[in-house]
Amino acid sequence: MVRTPSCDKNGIKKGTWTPEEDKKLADYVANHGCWNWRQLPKHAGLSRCGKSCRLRWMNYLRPNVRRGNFSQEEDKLILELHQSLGNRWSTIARQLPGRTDNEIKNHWHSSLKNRSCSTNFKSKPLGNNLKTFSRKEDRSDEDVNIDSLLNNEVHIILESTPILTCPVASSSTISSLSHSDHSSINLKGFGVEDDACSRQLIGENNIGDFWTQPFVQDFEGNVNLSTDDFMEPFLELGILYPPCPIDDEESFWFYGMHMAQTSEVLQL
DNA sequence: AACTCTGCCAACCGCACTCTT
DNA sequence: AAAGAGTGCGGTTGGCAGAGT
Repeated sequence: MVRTPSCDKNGIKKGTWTPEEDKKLADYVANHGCWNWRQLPKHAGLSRCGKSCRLRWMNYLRPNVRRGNFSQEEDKLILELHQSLGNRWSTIARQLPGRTDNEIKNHWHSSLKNRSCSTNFKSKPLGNNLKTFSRKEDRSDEDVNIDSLLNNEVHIILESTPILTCPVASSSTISSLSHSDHSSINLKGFGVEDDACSRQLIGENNIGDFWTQPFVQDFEGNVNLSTDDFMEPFLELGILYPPCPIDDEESFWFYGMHMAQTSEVLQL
């Protein structure tokens, strides 16, 4: 399962990540963000290549990465998406919150592939708006087609599945970070996919079901609206992005992330 | 108990794409 | 427009763990 640590001729370490390395990486990203993967290991005091650091972060250390068994719902979704999209693991992974492309790919090869071939599983026809993608195709075009797929054929029910709280398996490095570490996280450099970082910032106790919890469970104890309560009047008007009720910059950022997530859930 | 086989999964590798200069 | 750097993605590998013999 793990590779024996080794170094190449340049002294770059390969193989299994140790808990110490995990902590260094997690601490560094928490404090400085991932502004440049190639430079990061040098500044973080790691004898790893940037690529390795990125992979480790994305697949393992990143907050909100779900680990453990795939649910039947997830299996079904993967099978359906794979039948439509092929081996586009990163695209498939975007439809399974908390799952990484690597994990889905491994799961496919280890168990779903056989099931796909040997069972009578068959997805419904997907309509004419779907096409076989190639890597070169325009992303926005792709997104439109995936939206069509999800809206028309696949009923994502993953919102109901529990979101594990930052289950860093081997070293609990993230969860061991102090509150001050969290509060000093520099968000610069995090992409949309790293919105999980924001969840962690909001507070460990609230993360578990952040997506299904009331919106803004109190940044400062002032706002406590449920998603339904808050969104309903806007949804009636067809507005998915109502104005932010809080006007400080940080809250606005969280708000943006939450709205993006909320609208995603609502549209599925 | 010892050995072999197999499944699983973390991590590596190389290519393609995007962005910057 | 071209070149180089940085990043993303998918295929593949290495090796541990557990099951089977």
